[in-house]
Amino acid sequence: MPKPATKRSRRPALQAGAGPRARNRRLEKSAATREAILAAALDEFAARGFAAARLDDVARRAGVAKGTIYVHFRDKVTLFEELVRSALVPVIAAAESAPIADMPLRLFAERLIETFVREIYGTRRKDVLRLIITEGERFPQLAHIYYREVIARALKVLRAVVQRAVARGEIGDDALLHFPQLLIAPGLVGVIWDALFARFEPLDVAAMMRRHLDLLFEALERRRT
Amino acid sequence: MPKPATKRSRRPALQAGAGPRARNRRLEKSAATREAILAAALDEFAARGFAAARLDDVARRAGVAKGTIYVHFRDKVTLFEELVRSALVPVIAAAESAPIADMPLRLFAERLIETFVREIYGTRRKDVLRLIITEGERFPQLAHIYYREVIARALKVLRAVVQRAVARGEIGDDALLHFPQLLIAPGLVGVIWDALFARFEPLDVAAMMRRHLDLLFEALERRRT
Amino acid sequence: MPKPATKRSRRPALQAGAGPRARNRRLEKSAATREAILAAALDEFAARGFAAARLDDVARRAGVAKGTIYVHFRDKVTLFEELVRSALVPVIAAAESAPIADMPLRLFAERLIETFVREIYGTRRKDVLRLIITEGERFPQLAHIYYREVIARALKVLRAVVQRAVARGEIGDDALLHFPQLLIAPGLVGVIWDALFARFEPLDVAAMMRRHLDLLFEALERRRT
Amino acid sequence: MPKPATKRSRRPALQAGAGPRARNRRLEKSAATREAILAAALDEFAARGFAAARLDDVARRAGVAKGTIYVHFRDKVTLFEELVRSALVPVIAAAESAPIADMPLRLFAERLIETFVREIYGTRRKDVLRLIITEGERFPQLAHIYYREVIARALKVLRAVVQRAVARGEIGDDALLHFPQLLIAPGLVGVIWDALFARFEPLDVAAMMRRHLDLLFEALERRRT
DNA sequence: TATGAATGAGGATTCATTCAT
DNA sequence: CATGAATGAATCCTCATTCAT
Repeated sequence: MPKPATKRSRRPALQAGAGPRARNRRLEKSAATREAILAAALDEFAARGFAAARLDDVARRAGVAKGTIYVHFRDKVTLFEELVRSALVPVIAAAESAPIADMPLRLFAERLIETFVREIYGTRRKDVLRLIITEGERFPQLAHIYYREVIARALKVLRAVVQRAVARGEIGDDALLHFPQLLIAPGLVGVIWDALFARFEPLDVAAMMRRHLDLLFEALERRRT
Repeated sequence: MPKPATKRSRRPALQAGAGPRARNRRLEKSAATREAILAAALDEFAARGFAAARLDDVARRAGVAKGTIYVHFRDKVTLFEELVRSALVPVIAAAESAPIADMPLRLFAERLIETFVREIYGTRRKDVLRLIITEGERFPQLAHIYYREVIARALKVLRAVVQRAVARGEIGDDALLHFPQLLIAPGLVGVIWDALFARFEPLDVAAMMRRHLDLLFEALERRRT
Repeated sequence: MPKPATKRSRRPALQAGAGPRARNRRLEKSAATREAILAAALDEFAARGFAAARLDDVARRAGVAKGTIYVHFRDKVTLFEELVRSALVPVIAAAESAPIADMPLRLFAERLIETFVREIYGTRRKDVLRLIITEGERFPQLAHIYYREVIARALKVLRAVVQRAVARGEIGDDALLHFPQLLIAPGLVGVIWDALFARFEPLDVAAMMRRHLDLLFEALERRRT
Repeated sequence: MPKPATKRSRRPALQAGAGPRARNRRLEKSAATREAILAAALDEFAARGFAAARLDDVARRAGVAKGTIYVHFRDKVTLFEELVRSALVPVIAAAESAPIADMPLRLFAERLIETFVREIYGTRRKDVLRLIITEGERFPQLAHIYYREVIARALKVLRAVVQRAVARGEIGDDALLHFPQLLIAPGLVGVIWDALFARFEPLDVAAMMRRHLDLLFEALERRRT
């Protein structure tokens, strides 16, 4: 029996003659383990921050032994980076596949906010976002990836849409061209508020974002001509 | 836990040796040491985050021995809390002494932003603010204090001013009444941006805040009638 | 707090890799490590006292790394308590299985003293006894356990035997009923003497205990009528 | 003004011209401080043991500053030794001045026990005794002093009295000649019992000692002829 | 792949001791 | 003599990482 390149040998006799079906099941289980670890890691990192999170707790939460983490990830930093990266992939993919919005800016912005609320604010991706905010400074490479893959692209698309909207006379101000961040600012503030002050004073983040959008476009549209 | 840093309670009865002059000098030096430690701690905590900061480095940066930190602060957590608290004191005091702004909302808002840029964004208090954002979740008590002493008060004053402005007919919308956070949202985003993405794409935060204010009031004022 | 030393709770579901044979060997080795640590701890604690003993030395003496101690014991206190407890177990078991002595008091007492000399005074359990004497005050829980599991039981049996001896007319005095401690008092004094003064003046503790027993029963038996 | 040998100079002008009366008062106060420190040290050492006692607590309890301890005692060890030594002095003095007991052994023994109960068991010297028991092993020099100054002398006197009693025919056994420790054994056990088990089961130590003495002499006297 | 005991560098904290005032 | 801030060596304890099974 030729040794496969990956050292998946040294296995008890029980599974020695396992066919492709069995190998497949093994791969699936392995992938599931990886996912379990990532999910557990998100919980722990989000709750304690990168430095204070303990891989021991991650393992316990994932239902695996500590050593198993190292079967799937080189080290703690890699686990963290993979975690953020894996949460980014679908976002990027979605953005990629989204039609390069040939719609009025106002509609585009509304969709953007809706998507933010539904896909990020309302999911565990919110925790990932908060992790980027709180840990990004200590992980320059991560911040870079996040900037390049998400921020920069988003800003680029946004600026294009804004520019076209200006050209079309939809709006009469280029503020969003220079500061597209203004569009999402209330969303970020909402994420932070929830983490720190929600228990003292709740905040309807979605409503705030919508209200903000209303005012913003009131001004932008008024400045036409 | 408020505990004073230096446990100077239950002072022994007789104070032989060392006149009041000398005692004074000692107190001054002690206070200076305390300040040096706080300054060094801000640097280290801001650079590495609470968990990853090493008191050893704080001590070295402050030019004192490791043990000296414990003469002034019970432990790492207390040092961190005192740090934030001491940075808050002047802010609170300033707010306290500020005239309960009997000025047009627009002017008030402009002053607010100016003050934010000058007194926080342009100083080391920016680091404290970032620390609150990044570590606040792990220090609920600190978040509470910050909320109670700064956020809640600021929101209260802001809402009062907004209400009056509405009554006076300065503006025609109560968005800021429900979401006063909208006013400084760009400032917070700016602080975060600087920490994470400034090196990839600089952001003129002050300009962004002003632009945001312009648009905001454009809309608010338009809705008057 | 009883807590098992090895935190083997909530064991992950799948036990792939390593058959039961290997797992067994691992458990054995782990138990051996634990025993080595306990033995080393007894040496160090006995030699220096609890507070002054260094876990570093315990580890070195046990031939393990510092951290290994914490794999088996929560902390220094727990290590100490487990140490005493583990030394107590065989004593309690022995007492448990011993026939509720249906023999003359005199014989019973002689056996008791013999056992004390052979099983405690002549072994490392002597060190444990001394540790209880010297540290018991600082470990109230430990003192309680020791009282409940050893002292109280021993006194109870002793009193029962004495009572029966009085009823049978073997002895004519109930001193041992009120002060059964008198029986082993010389043994305790011997343990202390050895630790403090043996090098200035040796003491034949076994002989002293026997002599004491002789005198005691001389008096007790004389008072029969 | 000639500098005195002891560097008591460097004193504020206030007391510069102080006469002998003032100097006397100063000396008294100094002695009082020393006593206060010793008393506080006894409390702390007795409560926590030598190693775990903190000079900070001693100072606080004595109502002086930490540094003051070092004005009166070279270091922690010295403080401890002085403490035990100072508690020993009156005992030795008393023994010294006591008439070399020309009285019947029985009476002598009764006086001895009475004295033990009154002067040691009933006072803070009990704590000193316990400290010797618990810490003696770690302070060989102290154990030596204690042996030489107290134990050896006491045993010597005791043996002399016993020998004479045998010669006079008061008793018919030389057990106490070889094991004079038997006389005091219940007292030591009582001291230990109180520290460890009194709260679970009180023990009338004085009664136990008396009862023990009764039995002992019952046997010793019976063996006459 | 999975396990978990073992490792040991790293870091927080304590506390006896010093010393300038 | 008295003070108490400052010191830093000493120790406990944590936890990412390794590795034999």
